[in-house]
Amino acid sequence: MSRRFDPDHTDRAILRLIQRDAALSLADIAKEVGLTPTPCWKRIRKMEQEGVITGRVVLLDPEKVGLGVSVFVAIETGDHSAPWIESFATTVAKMPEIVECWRLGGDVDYLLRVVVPDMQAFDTFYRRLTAQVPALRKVTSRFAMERVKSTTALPI
Amino acid sequence: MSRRFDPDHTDRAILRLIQRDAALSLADIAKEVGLTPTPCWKRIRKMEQEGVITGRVVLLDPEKVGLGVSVFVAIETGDHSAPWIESFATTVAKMPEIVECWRLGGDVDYLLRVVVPDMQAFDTFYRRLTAQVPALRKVTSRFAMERVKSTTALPI
DNA sequence: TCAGTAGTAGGAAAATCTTTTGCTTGCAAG
DNA sequence: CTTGCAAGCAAAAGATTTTCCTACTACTGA
Repeated sequence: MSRRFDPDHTDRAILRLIQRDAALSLADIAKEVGLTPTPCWKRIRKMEQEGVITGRVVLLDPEKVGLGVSVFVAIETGDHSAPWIESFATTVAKMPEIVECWRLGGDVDYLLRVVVPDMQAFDTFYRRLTAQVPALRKVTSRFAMERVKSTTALPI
Repeated sequence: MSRRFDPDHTDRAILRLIQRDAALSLADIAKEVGLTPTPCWKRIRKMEQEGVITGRVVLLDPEKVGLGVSVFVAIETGDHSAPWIESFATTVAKMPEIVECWRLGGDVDYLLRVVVPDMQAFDTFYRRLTAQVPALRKVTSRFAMERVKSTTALPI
């Protein structure tokens, strides 16, 4: 598997477009970047094969589906062993409410974002999490009041 | 604009599928949820019109495009006035490196995730941010060591 | 009670549009 | 030159979208 991919100006233009709207037709993308559909399609396929493009998804409005509460959970663990780290990752993978989980450097070991319908559901989640994960030293939950910005588009 | 949408079992099944892979054809989605393409398409179109589905996007591998560094920036502000909040939101919207920005309740006022190529680029960003935003009381940057989990799929 | 009817959801087939393939051309590096 | 990309064109393959129709449910007013 190749470590890097160096997109040229046209590749970048394509990526910038479809990162924002993947419903655009090849004809539209091609027109925008100054190509015809075929070479444009070949570039996209290549970037899919190389793993630059990891997927196509639809995004939902969390409010509209009753999942308007996001909570950030900062975790400090008392156990930094490889087995603990591995089992924590497995637990995280299995909990669909956890939409993001980052291992950080510094005082906080992990930062999670948890998506739930309401505070009560968060409490239920919280109990489940703390019951399942051993050796938690400190867990700090912060509720999101407002999603000021949230994009999947990387600054390419 | 309707505040909520209550998806039935079939709607949810469709959403679960296309939240993970929006490249599936209608025929495949329909087969999976036990419908034919037409009613399936009508449901998807309705959810798009109602704003449940906010968009279709392509996801990129940050490493592959040289944007492998994510930094979480926790901000405490000294100014909680409406004009400050508004101008901060405008600044955030204009900086493409900031991919997420949440206003929180509690000790930390804002939490950002910033995506950059390397530490040096983060430093450049950091200087720009602190120069542009007034009244910052405390800014704490935490570097992500590992993306344990990151999904756009809501737990529906 | 019981037609009549409006609203909702599903389906088949046709029309339209997009994607994909195969082939050709042009250009630049060796 | 000639070899190797990258682009383009045109046609085939495939997907989406539309149209039209049926079944079912719930409500309406003799």
